Amino acid sequence: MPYPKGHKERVRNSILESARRLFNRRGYEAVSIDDVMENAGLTRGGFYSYFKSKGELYAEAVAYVLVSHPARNWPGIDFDLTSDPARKIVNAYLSDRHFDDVEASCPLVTQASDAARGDRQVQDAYRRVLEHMAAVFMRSTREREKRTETGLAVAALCVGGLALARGVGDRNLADRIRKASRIAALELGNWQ
Amino acid sequence: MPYPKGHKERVRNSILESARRLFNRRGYEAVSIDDVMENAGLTRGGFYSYFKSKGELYAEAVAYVLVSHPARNWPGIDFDLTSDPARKIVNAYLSDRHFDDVEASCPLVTQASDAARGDRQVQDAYRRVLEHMAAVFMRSTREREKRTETGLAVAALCVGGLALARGVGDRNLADRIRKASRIAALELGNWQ
DNA sequence: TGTACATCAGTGAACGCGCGTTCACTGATGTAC
DNA sequence: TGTACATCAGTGAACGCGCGTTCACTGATGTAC
Repeated sequence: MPYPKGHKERVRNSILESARRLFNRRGYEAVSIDDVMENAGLTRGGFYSYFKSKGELYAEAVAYVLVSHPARNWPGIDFDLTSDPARKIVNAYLSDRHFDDVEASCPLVTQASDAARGDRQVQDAYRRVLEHMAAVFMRSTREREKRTETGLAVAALCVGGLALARGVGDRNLADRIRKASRIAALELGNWQ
Repeated sequence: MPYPKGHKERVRNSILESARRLFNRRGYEAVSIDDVMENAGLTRGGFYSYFKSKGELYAEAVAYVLVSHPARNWPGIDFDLTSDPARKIVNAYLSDRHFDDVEASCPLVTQASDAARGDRQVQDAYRRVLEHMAAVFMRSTREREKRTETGLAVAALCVGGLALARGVGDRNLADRIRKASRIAALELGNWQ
């Protein structure tokens, strides 16, 4: 065992973190394995002793947000979530900070189109991230029989609002989209 | 003038239609100019007498949904929109038909990630499509001072709902997302 | 009405380049003595 | 404590391939006579 225990896992995680950021910024097709490895401080040849293919790396990178920074999955949320979590997450999700920090963004926004075109592996990862997010909203919904509905709709509103804001290329309109989405999301969940 | 008048414009439109469908299905990077031209019944060499670059084609293809099928921009809406347009559009947008027909899909969903990463040209096109959609919702909102807010939030909910549904790769969950988004959108606009 | 011709839409080979993936090799490391 | 060695993480050249773009050419067309 010529290398310290845990070495392989640490390097693997640094590749995933590098991939997560690059895929967020440029999307699946525009990121090369060279880019990912160089960004992680390695060279391309080593890649295939960590992952079977680029597709497998992509799926793991999408889900990596769930295991990498549990306390700050989204920029702006590194504070206490024990009280009022839904309201705080809606606000943070549609905040300036999350809007601007694309590399650290929630993959539900940045990878929406690529996930829709992806294989089972990516879509499973994508679904797990959504379920994680929607579950918070569901738990914060008072009316029992509307929990699933509200959780999914609020998630759709947050993801759609940020996606549209990032796409229109007009800061003023982007801010109005985010503000409108935030207000509507809090209204839907009764979290004003 | 060795070719019939209007010939160039007809061919140009057929290239745009071909591009629109391919970009919807595979995204910007995964579609080649060869693919677009072959799909339009031409060969690659001719491309540059119609468009300056792949980027320009992409921007025009995103906006092309506004000029190509004015009466049926989205699958499911080839019916009368003079009464109750907002409710009909929300229902059609989140319908099975729109969910399944990715090639004819609204580009706000399929191109969300690529538009966010695109240049000014694409983002302008993306913004124009959004404004077109949001305007319908705004006009259908009774309370004057909430028009902009409601229009943008409902658009975000429709786009986000369909994007998430397409990404999770689980038909059952996808249907629940669309249903929850539809109900919430109609509630937000008071169009039940 | 019929033909010769100028036009230009469309062709397809070619360019330099970067991709995903493979593989024989190197050299830093922990372990055995 | 010090050294020889087996291991295996990481290297970088090489593979076949398809990309966006350019360009000299072809041949179908409307027009002039």
